[in-house]
Amino acid sequence: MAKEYNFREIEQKWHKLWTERQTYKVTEDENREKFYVLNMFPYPSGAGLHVGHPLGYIASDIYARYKRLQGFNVLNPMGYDAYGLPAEQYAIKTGQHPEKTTFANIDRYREQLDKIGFSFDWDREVRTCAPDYYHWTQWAFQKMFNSYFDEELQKAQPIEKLIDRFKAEGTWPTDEKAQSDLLMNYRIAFLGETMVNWCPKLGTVLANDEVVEGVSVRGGYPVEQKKMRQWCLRVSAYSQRLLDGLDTIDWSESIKETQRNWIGRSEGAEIEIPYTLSINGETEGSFTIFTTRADTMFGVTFFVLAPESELVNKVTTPEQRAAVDEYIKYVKSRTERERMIDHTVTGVFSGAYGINPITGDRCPIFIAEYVLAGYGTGAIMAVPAHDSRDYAFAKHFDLPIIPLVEGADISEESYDAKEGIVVNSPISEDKSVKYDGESLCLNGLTIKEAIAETKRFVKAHNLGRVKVNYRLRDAIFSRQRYWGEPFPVYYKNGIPTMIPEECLPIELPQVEKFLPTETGEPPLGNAQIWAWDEKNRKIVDKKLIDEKAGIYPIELYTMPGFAGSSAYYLRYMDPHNNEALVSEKAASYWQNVDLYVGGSEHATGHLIYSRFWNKFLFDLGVSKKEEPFKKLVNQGMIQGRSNFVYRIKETNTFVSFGLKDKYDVTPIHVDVNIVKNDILDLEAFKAWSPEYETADFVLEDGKYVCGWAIEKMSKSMYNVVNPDMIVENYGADTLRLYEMFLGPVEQSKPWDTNGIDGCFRFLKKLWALYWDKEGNLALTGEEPSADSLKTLHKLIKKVTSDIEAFSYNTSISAFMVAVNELSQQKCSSRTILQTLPVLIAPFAPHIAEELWEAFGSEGSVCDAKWPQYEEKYLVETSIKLGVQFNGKVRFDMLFPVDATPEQMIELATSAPEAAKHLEGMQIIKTIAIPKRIVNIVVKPKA
RNA sequence: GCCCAGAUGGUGGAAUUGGUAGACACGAGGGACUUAAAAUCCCUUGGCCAGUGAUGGCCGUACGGGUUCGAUUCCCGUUCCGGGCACCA
Repeated sequence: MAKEYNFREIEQKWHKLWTERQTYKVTEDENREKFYVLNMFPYPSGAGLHVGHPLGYIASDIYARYKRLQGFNVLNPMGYDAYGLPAEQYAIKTGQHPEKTTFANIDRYREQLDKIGFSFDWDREVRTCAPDYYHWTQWAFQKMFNSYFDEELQKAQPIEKLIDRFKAEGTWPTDEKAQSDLLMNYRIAFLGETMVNWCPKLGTVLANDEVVEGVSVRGGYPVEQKKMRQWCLRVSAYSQRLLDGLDTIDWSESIKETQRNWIGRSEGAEIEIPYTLSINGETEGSFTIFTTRADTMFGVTFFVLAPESELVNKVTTPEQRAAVDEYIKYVKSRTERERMIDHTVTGVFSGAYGINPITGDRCPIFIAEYVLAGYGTGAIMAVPAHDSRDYAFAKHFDLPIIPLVEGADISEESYDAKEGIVVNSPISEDKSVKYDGESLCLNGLTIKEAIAETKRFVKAHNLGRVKVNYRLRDAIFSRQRYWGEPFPVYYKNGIPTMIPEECLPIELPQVEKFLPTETGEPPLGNAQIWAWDEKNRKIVDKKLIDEKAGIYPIELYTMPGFAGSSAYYLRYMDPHNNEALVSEKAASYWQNVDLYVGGSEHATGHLIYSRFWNKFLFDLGVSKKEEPFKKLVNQGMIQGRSNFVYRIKETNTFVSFGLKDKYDVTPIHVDVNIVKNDILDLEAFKAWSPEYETADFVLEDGKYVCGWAIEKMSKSMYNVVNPDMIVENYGADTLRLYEMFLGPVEQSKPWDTNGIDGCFRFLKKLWALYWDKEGNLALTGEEPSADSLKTLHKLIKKVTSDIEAFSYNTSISAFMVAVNELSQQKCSSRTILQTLPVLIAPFAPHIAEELWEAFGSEGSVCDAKWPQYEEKYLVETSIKLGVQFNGKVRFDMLFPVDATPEQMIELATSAPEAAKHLEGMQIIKTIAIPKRIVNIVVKPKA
C-alpha cells in the first residue's frame, strides 16, 4: 500500500508541535535584518470568518514565511480591533456586556485562524479594548492635547513653547478660561464647536469617512449637520506632509490617488474685496475670497457668500433683510442629503456691492448655498463665463457674462478648461486700475501664464496673497457611545483638564444600560463611579462631585473606532511594555511596517488617520519613520457565487436550469453547500428546509442543474463558504493554495469551491513523489538527472521572482508543472526531494514540515535556507527558434545556444527550408531577437 | 462632470513588458482500470474551413483606426464594467 496523504493527521500534528516548540516566537535580534509584515487586524464580528477573510492573511503569511527562509527576522503579528458598534448594538438589544460578546467572537476567530496554519506570533496579540492597550491610545491623545503644530517647522511642538511665545508677545491672558480657549485654537487634540455629522438614529456623531451620500455607512441612517462641541484632531495641519509622504511609499497608484483627492490640495489666491452697502456708497469694510482662477478677475460679475458665513449679517442691507432671513431659514431646513442631490439654483441678493480691486467695478453680492462655508473663506468671486456653477447662477438671475478666452463659445455653457489665450483682460485700458503706476494686462497670455501674472500683481500691490487650500478636514474624535476608549479628561470648572499621565489608563466604567440617558447624555452618563478626585488622584462616585472638594465630572464621550487602530502596529513591536507605548530599543529595531496587507476600503479612513497619527508620534520621536507602512498591498474582495433553483409559481416543483424557460418560475437562492459543480444534491435540498421536504423536480439528464450569479458573500444569499469546512474536507494547505491560485491577490474575484480539486490533486501528486509502493521514502540515492535538475532550478527561479512580485497564482502553476515533470522523470534523488519542501513551505507549511521531517532533518522547515538557483542547470545546448518571413512564422529550426544574431541570420537564410521563401525574393531587412525569432523581410526582386 | 484601474476560450486566469496568444487549473467530451462507485491514469478541448489521415489554411485578446518586419502589450478615438472624488471656486 502506498502511503496516503492524510492531511488531517499531518496538520493536527504540526499545529501541536508549532505551539510546543514556539516556532513562531520572534524576538529582537540585532544580528539579523528585520522584516515587518502586517495585516489589517480584524473586527471580530459575530458571523465568524468566511473564505474571503483569510485571503490577505494567507498572502502575507506566504511572504512572511518566504522572508524568514531568506534569513530575515520576521515580525508577523495579529490582533483584534475590538471596539465597535455591532457589539454595542447587540448589547443594547440583549443587555449582554459588549466585552462578553467581543471576547466570545475573538475566541471563535482564533479557533478558525489556527486551523489555517499562520506563522503569527500570538504572544504579541493586541486587543484595542484591553486597558493595557488603550492606556497608550489615551496617552497619545494627551500628547496631542499638549502639542500644537508649528507651521514654520511643519511639525508638532510642546504647547509650552506656544505659551512662552504668547507671554513674550504679551498676548497671554490671565484668566484661566481665556487661556484654555486660546490654546484650543492650536492644540492638535482640541475641543471644537464645529458642524458635525449627527446621526440621530445611532445617537452619535460620525467622521466624514463614516458618512456616504448623506447616510451613515453603518446602518444607512440619515445624517444631519449639527453644531456641537466635540473633540477633534487637527489632521488638516498635516495636509502637506500627508500629501508629500505619498511620493515616498510603495502603494498602489489608485489608493494614493484616492488619498490625494481626499486631501484635495489646491493652489490659488486670496483676494481682499472691499464692499459698499449701495451701488455708489462708501466702503464699509472688506471680505476675502479664494480663487484658483486668479486669471479671471476681469470676468467677475458678482460675488457670492455661503449662507453660514459670518459676513452675511454685515453685508445685508435693511431693504434686503427680510428676503435674506427667509433664504437662510430655507437653507437651514434642508438636510445635507437634499443639498447633495438637489442642485437647483437658489440664492438671494444681499443689497451690498463688492469692489473688484483689478477693474474697480462694483458687482452685487449674493448669498447662495452653492458656496460652502467650510472651504476656502466661504466667499467667492463669480466668473460665469468660466465656471459652470457661476454660469448657472448668472443665467438664473440674469447677470452679465463676460468671456475671457479666445474663441470660447459661452452661449450654451461655460468654458471651464484651463487652456487657451486670454482676451478682454482688460476690455479697454481704462478698465484696469493702476497701482503705483502699474495696471494688470493679461491679454495674449495663456491661462497658466495669466494665473501666475495675476498672483504676482496681487502680491506686489498687497491686494491679497497666494494661498494653498486643502479639502482635508479635522477629524471629529468623540463619539456618544459606550463601547470605546474613555477620554482621560475631566472638567475643572468647565475647563477640560487632563488626568495625570501616571494615573492612566482610565478604565471604561461599568454601566447598567448601554443607551443614552433620559436627559440625553451619552451612555457613560449612566456610569455611577465616574468623577475625578483631583487630590486623591482617583475615580470616585459622581454623587461626590464638588468643585470646592476638588471632585469633578469626567468626560462622557468615548473615542471613535480609528483611535485604537491608528498606532497598533507600534504596539506589536513591544506589546507588554507598561512603561511606554513602545520601547526605544524595539522601535529602533522594527522601525516601520515593510509590508501591509488589507482592503482598499480603508483608503480615506484608517490609512489616513494612521499616517497622521504616526507623523505626530514621529515628531515626538516615538515612531522612527515618517511613514508607517512602506509597502501596501490591497487584497481584492472575495465575492460569493450564489446558486439558484427555479420553482414553478404556486407549486412545490422545481425545474432544472436548462428547462426553466418553458415554465413560469421564481428563482430562489439555494445554499451553495448542498450544490456541487452546479448540480443540486436533491436529498440535502429536501432536508434543508421543511418547506422543501415534499418538493418535486423536473430534471435534465437525470440531474438538477442550478443557475448561478456573482453577488456579495452574505448569509441572506446562502453563498457563504466557511473556511473550516474547506479545511475539514481538503486540509489547510489546499485551502491556502487554492485561495492564492484563484487569481492575483489584488483582484476581486468570486469564490467557487469547484476548482479546489486541482490544488488538492497537486498536493497528492507532490506527496506521491516521496513514497514508494511499500510506503517508504522513495530514495534511490542516485545523482539527480540533468532533466530533474533543470526542472528544480527553473522552479526555484520562477517561485523566487513570483513571490517577490506577489504573483502567487503563477508560482503555484509553476509548482504544478514541476511536480508533473518530476513524476514523469521518476525522480527519486535526495538533492531534489529535499529541496522541494523548502520551496513549498510558504504556501503549504504542513505538508512541507512533514516531508522535511521525513528526511530526518532537524527542527522546522521554517528555519531552512531558501535555495538559490544556478544558471548552469538552466543552460540549453541548442535553442529552437521560429524563422519568419515578413512577420509570419514559417518554420522552426535549431540554433547553437551561443550563436550571435548575425550567425543566426546566416544559418536561417541558408537553411534548406528557407529556399522556397527566398526564391525570386530580395532580402530587405533581417532581424534576430535572441531566444525568440529570426525575422527576414523580403520583397520580390525588381 | 473630474480622476484612477480594467475588458483575453464554457469558467478562474497565463504570456519573460513589442517576439510562437490561451501556461496552469476547473468544467466538458472520449478512453483505461473496476461487479459498481469513489479514487487514479491517458487522450481531446478558442472558432471556422479542407482532408480518410498525419496535417494544412483562415479568423481570433471589447470595438474602429495608427505606428512597426511583428501589437494582448505602444499611440489616437469609441463602447462597456469597476473604484474614488464631487456645488471644493
